[in-house]
Amino acid sequence: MTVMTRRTQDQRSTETRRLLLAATVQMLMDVGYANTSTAGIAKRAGVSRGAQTHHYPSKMDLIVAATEEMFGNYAAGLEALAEDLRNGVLDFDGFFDAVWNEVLHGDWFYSSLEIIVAARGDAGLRHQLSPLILDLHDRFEAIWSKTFVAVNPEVISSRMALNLALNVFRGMAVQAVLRRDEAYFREMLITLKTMLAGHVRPASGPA
Amino acid sequence: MTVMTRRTQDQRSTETRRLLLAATVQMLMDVGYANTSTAGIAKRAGVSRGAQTHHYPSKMDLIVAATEEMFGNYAAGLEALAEDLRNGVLDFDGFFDAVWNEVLHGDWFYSSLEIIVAARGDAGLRHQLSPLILDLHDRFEAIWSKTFVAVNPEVISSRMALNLALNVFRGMAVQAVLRRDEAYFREMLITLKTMLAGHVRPASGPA
DNA sequence: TCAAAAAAACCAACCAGCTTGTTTTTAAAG
DNA sequence: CTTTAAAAACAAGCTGGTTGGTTTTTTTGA
Repeated sequence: MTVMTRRTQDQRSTETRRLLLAATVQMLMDVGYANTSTAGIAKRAGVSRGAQTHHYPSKMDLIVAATEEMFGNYAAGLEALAEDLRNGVLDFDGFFDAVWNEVLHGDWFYSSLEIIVAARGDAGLRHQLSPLILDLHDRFEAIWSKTFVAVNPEVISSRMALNLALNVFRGMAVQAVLRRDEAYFREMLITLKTMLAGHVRPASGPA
Repeated sequence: MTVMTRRTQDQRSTETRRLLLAATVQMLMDVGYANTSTAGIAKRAGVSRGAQTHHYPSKMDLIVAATEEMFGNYAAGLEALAEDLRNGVLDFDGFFDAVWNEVLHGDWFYSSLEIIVAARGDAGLRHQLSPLILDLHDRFEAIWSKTFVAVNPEVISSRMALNLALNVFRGMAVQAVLRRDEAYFREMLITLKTMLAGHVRPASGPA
């Protein structure tokens, strides 16, 4: 029985929005930006097109809101892994293995890649997304800085080590679209970890 | 006077195809895959829509052909820079600066990014592009292996150093879409060069 | 050599389907 | 009874692909 008994307006709105944003992220992940339509999102969310336009009048509103939520999840996911590392649940290698696994198999990375690439050709979208990306990046840095310390900050700072890792993961994920070569990615990951190990180490205890 | 006097069929075809492929790459670069239409390409190429469909019946034919040409230019560009390095025209730093400059400001990288991302949501395109990417990658490896030698191949092979650099550049370029921070990219580039310098060095003379 | 026939390149209009966004109605909550 | 949420029908525009016809080049054969 799925008969909804007297939800408040706020409950109705919140639930509908949640369904729409989840459907947006999933659709970006599954079929890409080019094949993501507002009608398709509404259908996948199990919501009428009218309800969708009521909450998110334009497609851009939908994309921006979905990105906001997605980035929140993205940061939360990384923080969870970082906490595992700090607690000793994961070791240095295990941490980066887990991050790579999330990038490759989670919804977040490719959904955001679709949006970023779409933003390249859409000035309006780009201006709305820029602050979101900067904010996400700040959160990444905050998480990283309490999880790792630089071995020799004069040569390579902790911040640059983070960005090196992020950029390698980005590059690998893009490459993985057309190159399904498990062995190569495993070796690449080892290479990255080797490089990083020379420049950062886990911050042992709490600061 | 632009009156064309009796070109052979082959000349006509070749020129029309050239115009269409150049317009395709430019359009992908300028407005992105989402805003690239076959009609738009024909218009930008100064060619009738009929001529376009004659030479490239489907949009995918156009994209695949453009990708093929683009990758050829991509490899040729890298080879030119590598040769400069081998000849001493560029030094280690200058080579990577030049590569990064090409990635960020040339037509190639972002056009191919658009296509790769589009291919993620289009199985047909993906299967046509996979071999092209693998071939490009082989050419990269061939160029790299006659230009650099690994300092300590047991730890990090020359091939992995290449891929590390490629992945970092890819990641940086994606990031650059929404983050225009010249200082950050300069520092990132220095970090990358520092990392690489510890593991590969230019192959001095010819092998 | 040179017209006629064939082939290739090119052009313009059309079509069916899908896009986003708007407008009109209906239902539910306050 | 007023306001908000949800639903449905509508409208204008663009997409890729197809089709019928024209021009240019190449081939044929007398």
